[in-house]
Amino acid sequence: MNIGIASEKSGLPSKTIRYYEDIGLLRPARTDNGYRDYSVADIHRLRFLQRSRSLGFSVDECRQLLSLYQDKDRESADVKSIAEAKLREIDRKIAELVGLRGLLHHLVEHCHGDERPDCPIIDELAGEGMVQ
Amino acid sequence: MNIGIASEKSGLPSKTIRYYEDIGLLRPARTDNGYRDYSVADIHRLRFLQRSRSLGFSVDECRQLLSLYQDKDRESADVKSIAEAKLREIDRKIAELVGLRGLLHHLVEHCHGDERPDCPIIDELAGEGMVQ
DNA sequence: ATTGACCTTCCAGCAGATGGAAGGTCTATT
DNA sequence: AATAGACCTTCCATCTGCTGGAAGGTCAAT
Repeated sequence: MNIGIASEKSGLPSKTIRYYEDIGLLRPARTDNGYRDYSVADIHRLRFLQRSRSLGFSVDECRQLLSLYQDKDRESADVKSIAEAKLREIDRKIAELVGLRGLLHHLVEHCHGDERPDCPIIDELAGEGMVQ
Repeated sequence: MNIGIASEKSGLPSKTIRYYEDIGLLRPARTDNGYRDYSVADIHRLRFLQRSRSLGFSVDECRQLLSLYQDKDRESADVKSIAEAKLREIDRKIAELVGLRGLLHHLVEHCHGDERPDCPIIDELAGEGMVQ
């Protein structure tokens, strides 16, 4: 599968896919003419990368997540503990997004105009815990 | 409130806070000695920025979100439509995180070792829709 | 065999920070 | 009053994560 198709299927620009290869995230096969040749498994990895990058994980975190995804020896304790840390991080991100959603929704639906600076619901949501 | 305290309360490094000022996201007061002086409202903005950046929104998107948060004229149709677009984007991000969470959870809890390449649940989750 | 849409590598530049140097300020202790 | 240490300031260099463009090879169709 050529890089253009891989790009379409993964949602990542070709440039970015090549870059990910440069930094060692992915190692596609090559055809005789030198073109990169992506397998279906490669596409899964690319989609996986696309998703985790767009959700605010750094490239290095994505490398970890990807290795969890690919690791044959997922039994080992340290791999599990990395995975569990990532799960907690994902849970935190989900909670933050839900909070942000609530804030924005509230802004659109219920608050308008000058009441904003004093609106207790917004204060709470913006704070997400206590600011002093 | 000095920048060090603002950094603690917002979860953003001082360097980043100054950078956000450079690019015009924030305009704190200054005390007589030239030190930046952050109000409680500034801290809310910084936390807001910290959250939205960490969730994969670009600085420009954060600028939009922040202006929604601050906009006194939230009644206007175009502001509402921006906000609604952002809401849809947040919903999409939540769905992706939930999917990613399910994938990772499944990997840790149920899959181990060689079955991975053929596990249909993982295939489905990694695909999130169809890969041809 | 030429056109156009692909692909390749390489190198430059932008976005979003991040680190360090050089120096001023504040508070406390000597 | 002076010295120390922890703050703060600006400025400039560097890093990450792409992104664009040039220069050139490949492929399928006309």
